[in-house]
Amino acid sequence: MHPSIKVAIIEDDHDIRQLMQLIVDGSPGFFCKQVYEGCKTGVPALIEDPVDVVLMDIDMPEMSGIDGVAWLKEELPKVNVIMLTVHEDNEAVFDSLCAGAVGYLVKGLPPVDLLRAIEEAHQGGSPMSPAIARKVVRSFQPQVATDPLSGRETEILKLLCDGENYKTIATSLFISTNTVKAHIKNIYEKLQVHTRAEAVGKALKQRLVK
Amino acid sequence: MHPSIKVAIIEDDHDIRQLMQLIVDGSPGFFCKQVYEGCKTGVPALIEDPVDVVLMDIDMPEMSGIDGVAWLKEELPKVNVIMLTVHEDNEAVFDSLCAGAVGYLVKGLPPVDLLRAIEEAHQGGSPMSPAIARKVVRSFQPQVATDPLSGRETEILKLLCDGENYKTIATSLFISTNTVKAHIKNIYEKLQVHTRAEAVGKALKQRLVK
DNA sequence: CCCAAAACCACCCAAATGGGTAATTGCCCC
DNA sequence: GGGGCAATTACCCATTTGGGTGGTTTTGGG
Repeated sequence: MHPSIKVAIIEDDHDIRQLMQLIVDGSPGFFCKQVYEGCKTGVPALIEDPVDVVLMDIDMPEMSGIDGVAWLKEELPKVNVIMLTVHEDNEAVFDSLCAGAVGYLVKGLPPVDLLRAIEEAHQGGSPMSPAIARKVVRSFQPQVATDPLSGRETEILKLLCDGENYKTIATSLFISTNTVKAHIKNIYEKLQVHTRAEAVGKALKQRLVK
Repeated sequence: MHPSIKVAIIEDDHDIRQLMQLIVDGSPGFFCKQVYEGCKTGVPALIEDPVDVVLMDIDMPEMSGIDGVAWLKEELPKVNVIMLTVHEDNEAVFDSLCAGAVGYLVKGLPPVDLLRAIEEAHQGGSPMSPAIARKVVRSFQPQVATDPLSGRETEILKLLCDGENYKTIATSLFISTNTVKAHIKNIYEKLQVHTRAEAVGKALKQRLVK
């Protein structure tokens, strides 16, 4: 069998901390190696003595869990961090993932599910509460523009995102640069922007193109 | 109790199709309403007579599952489509999610897990095989640039992504436009680009900025 | 204490861009 | 059969941008 999964907990609430430790330590195959009440002490300690999976609370005084992950991952890129939260705040989810978390769970999960999540994270998965996963997946889907772009316009917008200019777009689409200009002008109108960079930024952020 | 979840299957392989139907139909709470061997017939039929969850094979002759989801979601934005695949191809995952799929599973899943995935999709979750979920989550994390940007440079790059120009960047950072120019020149050097649009494109695609 | 990197500033000039205006063609829908 | 829209092309002109070259000051480590 595999050796026990080494787990660490960073959580400011005393009761929750103790409860989670009990769950983890009371289960075969899991071993709660370290427990901290904040990132200030926890992160340096984990850097010294790494574990497999870290359960990190999001809302903590002093330093947020998001900053904590960023710090920790900078030193230990391979550690698997699962974020824990009470409210599924949109911003926090994406900020956490960007900072390097591999999972995101809402608190109050049944012990079995928590353990399964830890195991999944350890084996290269990304445990997420259903609603969180849906948010993440939905973020891939294109936002419908209020004033939708025509086929040609989308095509040109994609080329703009690759940094192409009037001339190269014109030759690759077999049209004149003047036509390209006209299309781009229409794109600006529809996207409500005035420069290439802004158009590209909006296009990629709103996933109008991939 | 809730009414049964209405499921449809689109899968070209006869055996797999029948097996999945058996699994779904043989389980209380699930009802395999429709079964098709391709998108050409399946999608129009589903548009006429919607279901809750669609299990869609990726690799199919005539029309791929990816094009199938795109088509289906155009008419029925609310339907939950789970993609099924044998190989966890990187491209296909993101293309599917962009096309509107809410879940992504590798084939050969134990029946219990398949059913749980269907239920999860129906209740607003996004069932994904562990490795797939990890891919998705990792896509949020910034790629380390070979030649990392300095703090000021990242700051300016972010403003470039918002479409700001020399002047507005200069005033908002309380520096001269010449300095902004100098920074941007360095950014271009490090990112190996020559224009704003290309820089913004690269920055957002590689998630150097959020 | 010194060095390298980051941050700051300036000037020149050619090329690219954005905005305005105007026109033709082909297609779909009413 | 005409009105609307996408796609196409053209021209003018002010502004912005990108590339080149040079320099100072501040700052963090070794």
